[in-house]
Amino acid sequence: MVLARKTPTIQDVARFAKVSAATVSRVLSSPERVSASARERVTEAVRATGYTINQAARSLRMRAAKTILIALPNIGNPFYSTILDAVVNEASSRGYGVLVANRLGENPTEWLRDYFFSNRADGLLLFDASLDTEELSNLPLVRNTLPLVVVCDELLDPRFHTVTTDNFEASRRAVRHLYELGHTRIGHVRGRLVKNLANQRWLGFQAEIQAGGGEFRPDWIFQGDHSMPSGYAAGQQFARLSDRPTAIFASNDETAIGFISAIREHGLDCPRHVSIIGFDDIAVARHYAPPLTTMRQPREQIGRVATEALIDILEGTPFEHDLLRIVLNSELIVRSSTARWNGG
Amino acid sequence: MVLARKTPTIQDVARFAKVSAATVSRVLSSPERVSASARERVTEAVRATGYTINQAARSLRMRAAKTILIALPNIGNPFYSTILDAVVNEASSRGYGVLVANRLGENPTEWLRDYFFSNRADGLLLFDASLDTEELSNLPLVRNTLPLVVVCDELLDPRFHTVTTDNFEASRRAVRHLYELGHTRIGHVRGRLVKNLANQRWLGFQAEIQAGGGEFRPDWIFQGDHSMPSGYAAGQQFARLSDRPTAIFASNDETAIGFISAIREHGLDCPRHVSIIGFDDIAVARHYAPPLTTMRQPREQIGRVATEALIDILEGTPFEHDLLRIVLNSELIVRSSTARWNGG
DNA sequence: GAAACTTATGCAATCGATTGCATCGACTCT
DNA sequence: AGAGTCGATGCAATCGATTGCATAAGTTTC
Repeated sequence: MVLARKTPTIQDVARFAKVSAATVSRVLSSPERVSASARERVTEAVRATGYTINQAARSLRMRAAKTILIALPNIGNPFYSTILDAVVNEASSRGYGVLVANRLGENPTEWLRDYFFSNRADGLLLFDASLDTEELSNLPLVRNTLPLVVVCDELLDPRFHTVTTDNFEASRRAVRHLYELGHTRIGHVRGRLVKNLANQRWLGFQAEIQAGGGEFRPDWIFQGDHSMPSGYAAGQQFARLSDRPTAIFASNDETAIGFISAIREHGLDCPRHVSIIGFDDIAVARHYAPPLTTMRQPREQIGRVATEALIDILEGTPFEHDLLRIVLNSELIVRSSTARWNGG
Repeated sequence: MVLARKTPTIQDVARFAKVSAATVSRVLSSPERVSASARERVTEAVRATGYTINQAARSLRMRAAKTILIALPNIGNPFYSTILDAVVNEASSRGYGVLVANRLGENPTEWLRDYFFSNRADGLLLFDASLDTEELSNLPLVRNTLPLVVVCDELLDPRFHTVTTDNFEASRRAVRHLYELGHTRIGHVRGRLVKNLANQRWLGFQAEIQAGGGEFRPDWIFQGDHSMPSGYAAGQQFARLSDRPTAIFASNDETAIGFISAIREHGLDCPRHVSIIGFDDIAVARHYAPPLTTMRQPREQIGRVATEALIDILEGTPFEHDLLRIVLNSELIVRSSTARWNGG
């Protein structure tokens, strides 16, 4: 029942090493400015006392929390969880902690403001661009050198740093893949268009349909929201159609999976009755039945690059960085959910 | 190009409201101790200045960061991401931030020690019990009133608070379900036994096999690690078996999915050639082909209850709480990956 | 051998919020 | 009217690390 002794402070270390707290601090942050003998004694003292820096004190003095905030629309989505993984790894390798915010509630701007000004986080990775950007950019902090990187979901607002993938081009590539397999009757399950990401995919779909000379049929466009249930609903609608497309470009894998599971209940098979291509290449995609053809997003890379960028911005000299605009490429992964169409 | 003005401090608010900083502080934490007129002026001043509390300063003074740390073995796993979701929601509704640690590296104990003593986090939700508990419990902080709750993965060490599900019983229930469908030849894909959670499921499997008078065959036990690829490997092994079981209890859904996708490549079908039951009920389970029969863990509840417990411990009087030992129940969800066995 | 310089280290102020103690005024009670 | 009580508020110390400035000791140069 020993009571935990008080955690040692820098003063304790100083006393132990018979130097001043200032010297200890210097040993820790810039060892080359301290004599070898003092350095040695301090190092030993740190070991002996089990000293760990008090981040709260450090944050207060330095006005930096060594923490970044990641705001996600939905952690539950496996797409984001892989990215989160990469972000956490990259951040912690650079000595940063990662605070998670999920589904910013009623008043997202207020919320973010609190996090920043309250000195809990130094920078923000924003994956949820369905925010009022006008309001956002009015925050005093968010001005020229904004510690904010918008990831994946691109804001149209040009004032923010962004890391995205080539949603538009990748979507065209997806549709082209269907053309290449002989499909001409192609449908689409959209995401919610308030998300620019979903909008880009939708525009890419339309552009390629037009370019390929395919048929554009409004009744072959299904509205989803990137969730499995919404894909399922779309699949049911599809099954009830009298005149069906032979291929579907689903705005993401979860939608594709929901879709396939729905049509299967209606006795329809993928890819025999309809080819389906998804987007993201989430982990289940290759183990689904059928294994999903999809546009793979470099998720690990997205997380890593965005985090690197944010920390660079945080640690670099203000105004040194121009507006960051990184676009990563997606890759077509052909599996078995799409197949050649032989005239039905 | 206006430079962001300095963020207002409690002193600024005090000056504005013509009171002392102490009074402002009191208005914010215990308004009833302040006169109505002062309270009003302060509230107005807060609004006018746009004041937000500086958490770093508060943490320093209060020795509490209003932050909890969640240590996961693998965020990428959708099972954990749902729990994380619940944890973040519950925590933020009680004013706590959530710091994420993933796959504690080389020296997990060191790592955790740093987080605690450094005052970055007040408490820990530990989902990864493959730690050296001996070492862990030697940390000065981790003594009687440990701000630590072990979740899901139960440590055998009885000194820690835990929130778990009934892995043993649920596994027996899963196997019983297979018996009820007429199966007598039942195999198992294990998780790594260093995890007590996996071990419990394995023990439950064995217990029920014994109780049900089924056949216990070592060659029907496959070693996995709760990942899809490991399930896939197990499935391949299964397919090569000359004398196969007619049903498999997979230690989690990801394993089950990998397994099914592998046997399908070998021309085997689930549930026609083999029934498979998983564990967890992750989101894809119901949309998989076939929809997965599984033991559903109350994931949202797990996350919420564990977080509640941890924060209660943090905010309650020390020593008030006895050792916490919460066990939640899993539920059998019957879908189509298991079917009646008609004598093969 | 003294001036000029360099290097190592300590002193003390600072970051912003909280809180025990002291003070002050208003009110009550005898 | 004087003593005692109570509520509201301010003063000032405190939490622990950092850093500009000052000082002391040691080194170089003419």
